[in-house]
Amino acid sequence: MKMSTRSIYGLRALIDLGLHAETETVSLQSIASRQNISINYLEQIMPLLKKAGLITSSRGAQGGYRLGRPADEISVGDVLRVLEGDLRAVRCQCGSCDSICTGGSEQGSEQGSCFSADQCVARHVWKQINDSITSAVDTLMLSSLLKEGRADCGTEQNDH
Amino acid sequence: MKMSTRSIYGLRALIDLGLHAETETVSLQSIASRQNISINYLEQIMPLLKKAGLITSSRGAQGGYRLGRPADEISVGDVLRVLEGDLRAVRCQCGSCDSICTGGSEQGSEQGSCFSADQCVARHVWKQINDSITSAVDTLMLSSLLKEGRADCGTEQNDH
DNA sequence: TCCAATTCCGACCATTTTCCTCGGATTTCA
DNA sequence: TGAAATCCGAGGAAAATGGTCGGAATTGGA
Repeated sequence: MKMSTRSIYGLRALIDLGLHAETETVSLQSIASRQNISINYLEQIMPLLKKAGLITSSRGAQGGYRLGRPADEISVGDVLRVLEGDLRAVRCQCGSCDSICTGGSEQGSEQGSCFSADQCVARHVWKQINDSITSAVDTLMLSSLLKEGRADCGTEQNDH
Repeated sequence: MKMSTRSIYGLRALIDLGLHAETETVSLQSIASRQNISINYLEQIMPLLKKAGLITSSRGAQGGYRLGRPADEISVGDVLRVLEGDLRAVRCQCGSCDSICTGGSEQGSEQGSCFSADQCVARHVWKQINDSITSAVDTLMLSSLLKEGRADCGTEQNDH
């Protein structure tokens, strides 16, 4: 029940891009040093964000990354779903089998173990937890984080 | 960002206790078979719940477990905090160091890496996620799960 | 008094996931 | 052409996960 550092780094990188890549592309190098993240590791994270369309890249000298679309069209949920995978803390709503259930009215059709009274009770719990996480991350936009960032910490700007 | 099976099993065991241990104690054996959980593994989970006071036990023949206090005084959060540890998905609110921050106004006093503008922005995200999880699990009581369980699935009662 | 049922305890272990590192290939601008 | 970048895949150490196992301690009942 812990967020992976991959997600943490990824979101920080995206915030970094939003703050620094308005006019020109930003290199992995500079993100990594500003954010104090291993370049090698970040090099592994960025392609995921790219494949999801959250960032774009240009190769070669003077290359780097930029946001793939406006910051107010990127939710924290978008980012975390790419890096963290499925955001549901408990995958199967019935809490017993590993299959991906829709949480609808049917009770696990393939696993006999899904039929116990106690197990179908637990579903309500997992659904509430999943829903609360989802709504939290989906309503929070990158743009509002950037705004907060500029307001709160505008004083200290290391490099350009 | 996944709930461990330990937590899932533990909550199911507690629900089982609530439903079946009203008059007498319930053995590990019977919980495990009803819930379709490995006895050996459950044997490792129950002591944690006991140490936290959520259940009581009696050893020897005819021994077993019961709830440690009324079901309406046990929240899902109580259970998960015992089995899952700290429920905050991201431990340090500044998202960069591993120390346990309070999320207050001070910025990581020991780690220089906590001072970057971008990092203090990310704190808002983690706090929102953490808070939404916390409020979800802390307002949900075991008693209401039991009530739902008896209403929804009252028809199928395997053994006494 | 002894047996069976039960919790308690600690050691062990296989698999998976996490968090990286490394070397090189490829692209591009100056 | 060469330096600065991204891209790509392999590998690997450490931790977490999800168990198993054997036996000790306790207790009620025959």
